[in-house]
Amino acid sequence: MLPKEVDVRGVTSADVARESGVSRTTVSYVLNATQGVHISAATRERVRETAERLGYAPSAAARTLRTGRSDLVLCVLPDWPIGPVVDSLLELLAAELGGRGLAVLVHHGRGRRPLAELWRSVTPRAVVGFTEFAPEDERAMRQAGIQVVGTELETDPRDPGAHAVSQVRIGRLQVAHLADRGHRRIAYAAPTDQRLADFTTGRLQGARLECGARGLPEPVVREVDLDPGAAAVAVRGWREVDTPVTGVAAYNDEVALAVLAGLRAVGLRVPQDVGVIGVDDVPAARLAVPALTSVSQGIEAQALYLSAAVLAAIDGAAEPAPFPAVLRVVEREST
Amino acid sequence: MLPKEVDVRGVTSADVARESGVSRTTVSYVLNATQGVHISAATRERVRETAERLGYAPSAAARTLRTGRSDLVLCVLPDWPIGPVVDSLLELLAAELGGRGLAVLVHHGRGRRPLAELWRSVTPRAVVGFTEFAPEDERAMRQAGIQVVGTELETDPRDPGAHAVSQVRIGRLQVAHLADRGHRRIAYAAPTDQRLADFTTGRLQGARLECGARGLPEPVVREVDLDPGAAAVAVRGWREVDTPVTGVAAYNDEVALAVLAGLRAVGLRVPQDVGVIGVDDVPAARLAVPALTSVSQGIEAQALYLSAAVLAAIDGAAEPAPFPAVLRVVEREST
DNA sequence: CTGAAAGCGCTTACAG
DNA sequence: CTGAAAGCGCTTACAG
Repeated sequence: MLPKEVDVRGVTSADVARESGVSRTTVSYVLNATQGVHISAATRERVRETAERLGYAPSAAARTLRTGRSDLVLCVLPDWPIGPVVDSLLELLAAELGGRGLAVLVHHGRGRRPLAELWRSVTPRAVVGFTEFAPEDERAMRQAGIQVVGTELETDPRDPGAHAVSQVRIGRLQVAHLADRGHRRIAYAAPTDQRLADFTTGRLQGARLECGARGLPEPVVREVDLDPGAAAVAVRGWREVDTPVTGVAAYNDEVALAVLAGLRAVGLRVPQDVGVIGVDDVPAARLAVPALTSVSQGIEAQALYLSAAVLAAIDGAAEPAPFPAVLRVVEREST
Repeated sequence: MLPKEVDVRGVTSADVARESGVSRTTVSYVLNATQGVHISAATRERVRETAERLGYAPSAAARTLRTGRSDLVLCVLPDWPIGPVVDSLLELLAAELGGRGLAVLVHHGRGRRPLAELWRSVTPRAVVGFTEFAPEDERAMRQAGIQVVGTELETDPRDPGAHAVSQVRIGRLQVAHLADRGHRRIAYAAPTDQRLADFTTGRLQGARLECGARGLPEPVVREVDLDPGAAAVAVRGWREVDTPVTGVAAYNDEVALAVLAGLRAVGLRVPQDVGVIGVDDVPAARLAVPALTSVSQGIEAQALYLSAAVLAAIDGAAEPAPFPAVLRVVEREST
């Protein structure tokens, strides 16, 4: 009946029970600190000691099969390139939830396989979606008792700025900063990487909103490849018009670096001729020529908020209140 | 006997069996395409169709419990900051293994919890270690039937250059490039981030080896913070000596960017006064002032090699032969 | 306060 | 060619 292959399974709760002279029931009660059951301190101690000595670790598979729930939190990422911001977010999230006994599993590259297959085969306790799920996927997961949590990284066009971190607010903040420095004709430097479309949409919308709120003309949008030559073309497009652009809001610091390279190639001075602001405040921003002004995303607060949301969902508690704004303009020499 | 909580479990193989008028055995045989068992084409078709129609997805927990094996591949990362290189590696690995029905689970931030607890509770099919495991951990995993695969990212001081990608070779390549351009006094710019110590050790050793092989003095090592001021201090240290440094091998492109900023602050020209070479060939390298020469890691080949190694380990096949060298110097203006 | 027993969903040796 | 049955390791309602 047993599989033929040699697979040495580990120590089981039966081993612990036998060794400490109690039943598996008692072992389970003690090790899970089950409420409403009183076990004598001596037994409790003996079981704990035995489990420790034997190096007992419960089988997640058996526990999951039995309870219908695991201690896995599945983070579903689209095929975004993971920059330092998302990386930090995941690392902090894993640390926070790890402290509560939850293991974070990151699934990278959504869309390749059907989502249903993924969560059905992992049986996670909660699923964290970094972009919106299809309504039928979300319904199916909830029906299966899986908590579904959004990262609030997605765009909400109807309610910009409502989330702790909204892409829309990032775009607004960039334009506000440029406008405060007197720029009236503003450009938006979008990334060419289509995988970033979700972010771009929100940030660009924010830039548009802020321009509108301040009575400025619509931002002039151009995709800027991460290459000095390509960036120079974009820069010329922005400048060789009746009212030349003087302020550029870039999708992120990488794109902003490309814009700086393009401006240099064209012979324009920063910030005298054109001001540039990025997003993310990566280390390279501080090292750029000139040092790049950027929007810092305060990712620690986001990670905290997200883990609180996951824990609340699991405990059946109400969603935590969004944290106060964490976005911040780090001003350097480029604006 | 059932858990009280409402948890709607999904469709089981019993449902499929009942619905298609066969036993669970047959369902299992058909859906797993079990070898050595012949099922009539009609039955086979009927079972498949029913499973599809019902949206059946097998319970990973039950299968794992039964077979003692899962379809999970656990990647254990130390608490490295994930740069674009490791990110690409993981993404490509997940894509490759996903095609074989294996799900890649990334555990970020090793060392926080005991490793044994992690793999015992996940029951992975294979564990990919991005740094060497403690011998007792590795032995325990192997004994439990888990395949253990190394990423070859680690340093092997006894056999530098043996791996498809060795950190040692990266360092050698950097120094070789600088020496080929006439630099005799070479510096190594190490990162301040201690989480990168594993890589730094190997790369620095490679730099030392190559200096030795070419009869050059030992490289002068300094940690360089990602800040223009801090970098300027390092640069002065390299220059204000009897035989000033003229070539700098930087740990990676970020550090190289800092070195460039430091050189600029001190008023030295690149590459006329000092040549600089980085590692990773990130987009920012091409955008730097001057454009940065860098070592490209050819990460696709590494990912391919790694996934082949994982599959070979699982299939009990021999480890694949290491791929030919994938490191490549991308020469730009900084050398 | 503690134990015997059921059952989560699957795979597979064995019997027909 | 197909099915009945055992058992992976756990949790928990129930009986003592």
